[in-house]
Amino acid sequence: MHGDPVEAFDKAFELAARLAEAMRQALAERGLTASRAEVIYVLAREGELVQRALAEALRCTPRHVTGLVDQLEEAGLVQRRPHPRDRRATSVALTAGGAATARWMAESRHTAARALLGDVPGDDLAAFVRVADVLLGGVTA
Amino acid sequence: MHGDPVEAFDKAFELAARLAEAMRQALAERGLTASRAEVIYVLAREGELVQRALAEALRCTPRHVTGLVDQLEEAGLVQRRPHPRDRRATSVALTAGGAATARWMAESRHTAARALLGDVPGDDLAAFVRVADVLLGGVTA
DNA sequence: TCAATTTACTGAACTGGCTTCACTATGTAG
DNA sequence: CTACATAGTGAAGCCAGTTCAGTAAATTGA
Repeated sequence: MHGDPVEAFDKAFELAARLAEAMRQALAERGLTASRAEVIYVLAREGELVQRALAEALRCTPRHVTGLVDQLEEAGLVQRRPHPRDRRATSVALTAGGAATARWMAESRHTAARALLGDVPGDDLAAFVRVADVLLGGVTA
Repeated sequence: MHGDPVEAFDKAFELAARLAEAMRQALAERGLTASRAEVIYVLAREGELVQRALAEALRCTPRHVTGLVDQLEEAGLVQRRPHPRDRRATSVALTAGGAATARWMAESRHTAARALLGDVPGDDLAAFVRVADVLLGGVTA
């Protein structure tokens, strides 16, 4: 039960790399990338959005959103519609397929979480979350 | 003390994204990228290596290693030398500057770990590591 | 009402990480 | 000596993402 800060810190980085890779693979099987998936995630959470708002939510350039929406529209997951009031703006919404993909993502998350962590004692999970929060708080600063 | 698997899982992903970004920034200040830093890390750990071995350690193509070593050599952090026995091979070693960079990386890791996690109870750290290990084990499969 | 300014999107061009493919030079086995 | 495998690299290209310039529409303000 030693609990060395450096060991925990290193473990967090190793975890980061592996989780990113695992997610990348899982998404790739559905033809998604992390960025494209994030667009779907945001649209599912926030509802229909104008591209500019999407750029802010994704913390990327408006130009890049154009490209992402191009790709997702091509894949039939989102749909561009003229904004009712502002004719400059383009509103982006999930299609039925996009909504289904969003549900798949949410479900995979739950399934994976239970499969991987279902047998872990609740106290350990709570401690994990506490430490993760400390790291998250410190890293932002 | 609830300890919800899904919450912990989500937290792990959030942590992954934030840690990657934080590391990217820290490395960028020294003109490094994650890949270039990994070359230095591997060379510091394993000692002088042939490019082919480097490619295996980094899990990337030999061609990419050529590029990475080009950049690091340009920056004066590593040095190419002909392999003593195999005239096809090129051996890569850290320069003094590269070794100093490796020490800086190790030290930063320790410093950050203690700054961020120094006040966290040892039991929580141990639990964190346990959960991280469960995730690492499950993700590989 | 009209000119000046701002805002939303997109084309063109570019950077950076990374890959594949083709090629050269060298080593190794029969 | 031939046949084959291996180490590195040039050329070309893919993908994520950016900047810059341009167009069209909205907003401001005299």
